[in-house]
Amino acid sequence: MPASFVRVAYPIPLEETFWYRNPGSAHIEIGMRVEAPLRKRLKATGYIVEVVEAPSEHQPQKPLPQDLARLEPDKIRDILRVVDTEPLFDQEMLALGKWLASMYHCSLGEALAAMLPSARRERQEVPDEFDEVELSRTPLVLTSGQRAALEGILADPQGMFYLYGPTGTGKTEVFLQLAEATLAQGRGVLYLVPEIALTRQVEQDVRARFGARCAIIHSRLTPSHKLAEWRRIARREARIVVGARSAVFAPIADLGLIIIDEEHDAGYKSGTTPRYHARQVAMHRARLADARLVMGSATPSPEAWQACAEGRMRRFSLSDRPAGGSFPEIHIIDVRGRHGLISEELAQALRDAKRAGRQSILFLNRRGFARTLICQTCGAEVLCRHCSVPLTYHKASGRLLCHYCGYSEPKPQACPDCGSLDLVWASYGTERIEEELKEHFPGMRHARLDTDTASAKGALEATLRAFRDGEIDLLLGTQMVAKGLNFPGVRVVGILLADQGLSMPDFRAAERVFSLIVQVAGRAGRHRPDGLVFVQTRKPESPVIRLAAAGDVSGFLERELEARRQLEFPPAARLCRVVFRSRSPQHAREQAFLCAATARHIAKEPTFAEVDVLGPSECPLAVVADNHRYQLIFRARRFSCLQRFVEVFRHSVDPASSVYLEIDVDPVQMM
DNA sequence: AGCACGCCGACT
DNA sequence: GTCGGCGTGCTC
Repeated sequence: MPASFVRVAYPIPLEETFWYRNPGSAHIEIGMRVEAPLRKRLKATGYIVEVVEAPSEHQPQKPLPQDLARLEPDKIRDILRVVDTEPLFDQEMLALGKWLASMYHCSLGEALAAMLPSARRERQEVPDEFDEVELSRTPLVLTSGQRAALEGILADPQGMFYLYGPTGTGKTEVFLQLAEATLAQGRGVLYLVPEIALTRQVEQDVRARFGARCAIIHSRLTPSHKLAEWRRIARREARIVVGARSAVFAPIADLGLIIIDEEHDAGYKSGTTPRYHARQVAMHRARLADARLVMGSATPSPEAWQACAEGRMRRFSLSDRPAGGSFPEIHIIDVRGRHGLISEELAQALRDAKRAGRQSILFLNRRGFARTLICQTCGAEVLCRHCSVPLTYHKASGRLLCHYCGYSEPKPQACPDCGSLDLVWASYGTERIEEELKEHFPGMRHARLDTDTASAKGALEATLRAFRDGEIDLLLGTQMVAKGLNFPGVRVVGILLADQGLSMPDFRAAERVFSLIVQVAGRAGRHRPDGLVFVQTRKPESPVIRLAAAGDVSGFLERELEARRQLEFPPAARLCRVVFRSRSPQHAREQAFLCAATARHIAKEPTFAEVDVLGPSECPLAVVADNHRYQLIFRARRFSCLQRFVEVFRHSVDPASSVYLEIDVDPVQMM
C-alpha cells in the first residue's frame, strides 16, 4: 500500500496550504483533522482539504497537483496523527469554506476553524432537556396577516422574504409553520437567533413543536456537546437546527429553509477573523441549496429595507397583536436640568402599575454604577491603563473595571493626575439605578439583569422565571431586557437616557439607538391594551428619538437611507475597514500610512476608479488592550469591484509582523 | 499565529 | 565579556 499525500490547511493567517505524507495505513479523508509538524513546531492541528494517492505500479497514475509535484520529496514530512474517525466536513462545506475565505479575505484554515466545532472528542450523551417541556404543541390559529405571509412565502419555492411587524405580532408562529411545511417535504431547516436570552425562548418553542427532530447550538454548550450535536445534524437525525451566528454553518443536508430572527441584530456579525455576517452567509447558502430565506424583525436593518424596496426581497407586514395587546402609549420626557434618573411621571406610573398588580421594565444601556470617575479639580477622568476608555465603577466589587479589556483596579482615593480628593461619579449605570430604586421605591420587588448579574450559572433563567411568575414587580437591565422577551404582565416600560449612544462616531449609531428604543418599548402591553412607555432623554428634539417614540419605523428608515445616500455609506455603497494594530503606536501609524499610500496607488488604476480610500486615521477607540489602532476605509458602489480591490491590496502590502492587519468586510462596528 | 534566530544595550 | 530586548523570517 503506497503512502498517500494530504493537503492540510492551518487556522493561521497564512494563505498557503501544506502537503504531508500519510505514513501508516490510517484511514484518511477530506474533512478530518490531523496533527503534523509545522516548521519548528512539533505539532500543529490542521484540516485535510485534499487527499492524493501516491503513484503505484498497478494503478494508472493521475497527474499530481502542481504544487505537490514541484516539492522536493524530502521536504514532505509525515503527519503525526489523525484526530477524527469521521470527517467534520464534506466537499460542499469545503466549498463554503473557500467562499468564506475569499469573501472575508482570510486563509482557508481560518475559515474552516470558524465553521467547525473544535472539540477533540465527542461526548456520548447529548443533554436531554426537552422532557421538561410539554411536547406536540399544536400550531396556533393565524391572523389574516400571518396567513397571507405564510401562504405567500410557501407559494414561492425559493427566494428571499422579509417578515416585518412590531413585537408581538406573531412572527415566531409564522416561522414555526414555515418550518413545519419544510420538514414535511423532507427538507432541513436552519433557525438563526441572536445570542443571549432569546435563544432560550425560541429553543423551547421549537422543542415543544418538533421534539427530537431539533438540534440546539447554544454558546454555552461544551465543545464536546457541540460536536455531538454536529454529528446528529450530519447524520440527519436532527432536521431543524436552532442556534446563534455560528449555527449558519451547521451541516444540514438538503436545506429547504433558513430563518433569521431579529435580522437587524449586530450579533450576527462576527467580531473575530473571519469577520463574517451570518445574514450574508445565509444568503449564499440559501442560493446554493435553492432554499427559502426568511428574515424578520420589528426594526429592519437599512440594508434589508433597501433590498425590499428594490424588489430583491419580498416583504410581508404583520400589524395585529394576536394575544390581545395593543401598541403602548408613548411619552417623551425631557430630563434636561432634572435631578435623579427616574422622572416624577415615570415614578408615578411605576407606582400605579405596582398598585394594579402589574409589572414594569426599566432599561438603561450601561452596566456598573457610574460610567466614569471625574476629578472636580483638574477635570481628568480615570482611564484604563491598557485602553483609551474611562473605567466604569462597579460598586458591588468596589473596583473600577474596563469594559473592553477586563482590567480592573481598586477605586482610587485621590485623582491620579493632581492628587485632589474631589472625585465625583459621572453618568449612571444599572447598579446606580438599583440604588435609587431601593431608596425611593422600598416596597417594589425588583431584580437587575445585566452581564454582571447574569454571569452566575442559572441566574439569568432564575430571574426571568421569577419575573414571569410575578415574583418581581420591576425588572431593571441593559440590552438583555430589550430583546425578544415576552412577559404578559408588563404594563410600564421606562427607557432611561434614551439618547445614549447617539453621538458615537459611528454611522450606525442612529440605527442602533432607534432599534433599541423600539424593541424595549415593544415589551409593554403585549397582552393587554394599556401599555405605557416613557422615553427619558436629554435630546427630545432629536428626530431619531421622536421617530422611535412614534414607532415610525418606515419613517426612520427612509430618513436614514436618504442620509446614507448623501454620505455614500451603506447600503448606498459597500465598505471594507482595515485596522492596523500593534503594541507600538509608531509601528501601527507608520504601517497605516504606508499601506494607505499603496492603496491610493492601486486606486489610480482605471478598473478601480470607483474605489475611495478614506484615512488613515486613529480608530475612535485608539487603544484596546495595549494595542494601538489605526484604520483605513475602502469604499465602492459595486461590491465586486471593492472585493477585487481588497484582494489586490492585500497582496501588495507586506506588513511588518509587529503590525497585525484586521480586514473587515461590511463592518458593523466602526469603533 | 508561533517559534527561533540574530543583532544592539546594561549588567554580574 | 554575556543576558535579553524585540524586529525579521519561515512554515510542506
